[in-house]
Amino acid sequence: MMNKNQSLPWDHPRFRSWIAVARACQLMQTVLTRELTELDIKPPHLDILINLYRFEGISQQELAHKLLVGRSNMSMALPQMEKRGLIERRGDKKDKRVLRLYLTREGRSVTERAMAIQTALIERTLSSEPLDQCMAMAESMERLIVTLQSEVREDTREPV
Amino acid sequence: MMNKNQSLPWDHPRFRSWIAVARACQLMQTVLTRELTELDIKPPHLDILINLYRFEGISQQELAHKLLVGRSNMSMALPQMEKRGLIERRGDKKDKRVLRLYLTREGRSVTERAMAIQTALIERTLSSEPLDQCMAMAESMERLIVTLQSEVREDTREPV
DNA sequence: ACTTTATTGTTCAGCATTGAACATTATTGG
DNA sequence: CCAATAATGTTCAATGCTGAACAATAAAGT
Repeated sequence: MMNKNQSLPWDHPRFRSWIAVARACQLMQTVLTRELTELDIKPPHLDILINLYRFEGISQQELAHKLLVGRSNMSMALPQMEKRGLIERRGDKKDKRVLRLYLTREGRSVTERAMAIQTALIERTLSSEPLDQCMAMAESMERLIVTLQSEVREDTREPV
Repeated sequence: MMNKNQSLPWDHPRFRSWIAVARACQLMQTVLTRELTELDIKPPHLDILINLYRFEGISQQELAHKLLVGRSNMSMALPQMEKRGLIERRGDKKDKRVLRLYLTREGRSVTERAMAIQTALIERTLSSEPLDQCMAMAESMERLIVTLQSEVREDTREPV
């Protein structure tokens, strides 16, 4: 049995840091969920909308990859959003397998309001952290993302 | 309609930082899930086990609160873990409503191995970040957690 | 040309999580 | 002491996500 006075995870600074990061994410998600209820969308939908806003005409596969979710997830979520009139799916002209995704006018409007809510929430709750600290954190996280993505690819051998 | 060349969320440093944090969390979760398969547990179970390891005799309610999940979640998950022989639930002697939670010998062993896996993963992927940067990040996140928790409480008026 | 392999999206069963309604037990206020 | 209120845990229907199996289409190998 592990010696309790030695090598407990929460004595490791990086472990403690990461636990804090994870909890903060969870809470942020909770609060964001509440603030988005007035637009009747949830964080996963917002993630989709933001990516369609940035990358118009993206395919379902590419979108799933950006969101780090499975293709089946998109196959379930996107038809709902299409029925709500937020997005549109049109078949690619050259490749009949792929569906390309576009925001409707309504979807664009909802996206902009939702992004405003999310931005306000983040600015509000992170405003007490100095900007350079935020930037340093962003850089750390981006390096971490690269590291982790290479690990994920190792196992799954999926294309990026 | 929002002016595209002004106030796009991803031009805000804090927004970009936070998006990176969220993506990193998601990826870390994915990788951790894979590395825990050899112990046949998933991250939510590990969260539970770690808290029982630290806070022996905690009640279901208190555990749910620490994990930021609903009580019903615990009511579903804990009986499974009890059947697997990882934990034990005993009624409190003074208050017949509450169930207090304990690790079994097996559960303690699994927890220690799982914590070793998680710690190794975090140390490995964060090792390139300087320690003081990690500490600074932890402090930022802990402040953020406090801020967000107060927002959550405002709405729900749940006890802490 | 045509067979094989790969890619894209869909469907489905399984699991996790949630919130609301509920039963049981404690506490509070008269 | 008794009624009203609160707290704890359970159940259930609804939702979201996953991985595997599948159909349609495209690309590669022969």
